[in-house]
Amino acid sequence: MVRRSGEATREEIRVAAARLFRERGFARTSVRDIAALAVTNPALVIRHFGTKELLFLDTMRFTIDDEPLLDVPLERFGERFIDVVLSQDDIRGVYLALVRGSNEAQIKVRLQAIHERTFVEPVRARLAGPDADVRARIAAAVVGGLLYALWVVEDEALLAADRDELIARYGALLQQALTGPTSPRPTAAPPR
Amino acid sequence: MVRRSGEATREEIRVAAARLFRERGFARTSVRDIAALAVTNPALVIRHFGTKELLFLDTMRFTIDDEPLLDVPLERFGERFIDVVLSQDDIRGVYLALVRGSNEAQIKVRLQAIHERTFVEPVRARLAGPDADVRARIAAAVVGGLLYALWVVEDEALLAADRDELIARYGALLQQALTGPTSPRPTAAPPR
DNA sequence: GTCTATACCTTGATAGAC
DNA sequence: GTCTATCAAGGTATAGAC
Repeated sequence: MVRRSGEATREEIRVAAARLFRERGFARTSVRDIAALAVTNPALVIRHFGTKELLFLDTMRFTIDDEPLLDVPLERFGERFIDVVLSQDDIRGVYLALVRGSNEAQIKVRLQAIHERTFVEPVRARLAGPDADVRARIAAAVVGGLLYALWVVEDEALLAADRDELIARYGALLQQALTGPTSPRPTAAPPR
Repeated sequence: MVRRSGEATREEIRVAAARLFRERGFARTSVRDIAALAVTNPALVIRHFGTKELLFLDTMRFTIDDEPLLDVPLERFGERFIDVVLSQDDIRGVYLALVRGSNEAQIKVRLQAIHERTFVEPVRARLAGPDADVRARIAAAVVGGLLYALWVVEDEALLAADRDELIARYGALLQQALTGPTSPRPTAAPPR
């Protein structure tokens, strides 16, 4: 077998791990599988990354391209945000692996960090007022709900739904969380 | 050690398994742990239930008490539904274990079934019109988002938030999904 | 400094004695 | 119906070859 530099081997392990973790998740991916795909052996995987969990954390990252969020007016932020989240293909595998792996303490911490940075912060940055933080967190929960329904549960009817209609409907809901009233009856006169 | 009847042993294994799976999840609970807690041995656990996964499926069930949903007027259904879901303590452990275990094919099927029966169906039963199904599924996603944020991610600010305020805010949002308009600007005149 | 061979321990599952 | 012994797979560690 060809001798590679340490860095090259490390990288091949990383690539193999990233692929398998995304496709099969943490639990169903063995260190031996990763080693085989990287054409090396399990011991080396551990030697380079310490533990399977650390390797997982090293490879399961993503950042959304939030540029499309900056130029949109606040009234259309909801729809745009849903559009952005659903458009970035690489999110799905990582998100799924993180959610399903969140039994492990460190993976849960990573999920929290990504939730905060990807879903809470971009929203809160656009809001003001005393309830900006709560609104942003509720909005993040709503966004998480869509990913949960589509990717974790795999609600077949939602997956089959027209993409634009889904974005419009769910975007409107998210918009409500951002800029809508708090009371349940927005069009009625406030009580008393 | 005292000899028990087969049925009694089965039941003790079930109780031990239910507790450990709820507390630690599927991956972090070993058949040996379950056997130890049930004061028996691993072989018997497998003999009685086939595999660890089948034992998991046997014990991880829940049904919500949907009686409080039946007498509430549709305009208040959103808030009431959130209230009910957050009030039933036994949901949390099972829901979490199912989500995190959904890497396993059969566990995912169970999660889908529970999602459908617990979150989609009660909502759809109260709606009419051509978009009743989509609305119900989107509403279920919204509800799932709250459980996800609270229990999977454990958003600390949301967990610390005033329970009634959270129910009011999130309930209003859910209500929007049920009976609100589809367009993003509910208070404005419809375009053209 | 890189890598291979090997072995250790835990875990899910099975076989066979009682 | 119950238990002991055992296996195979998987995560991890280490010794030593190159």
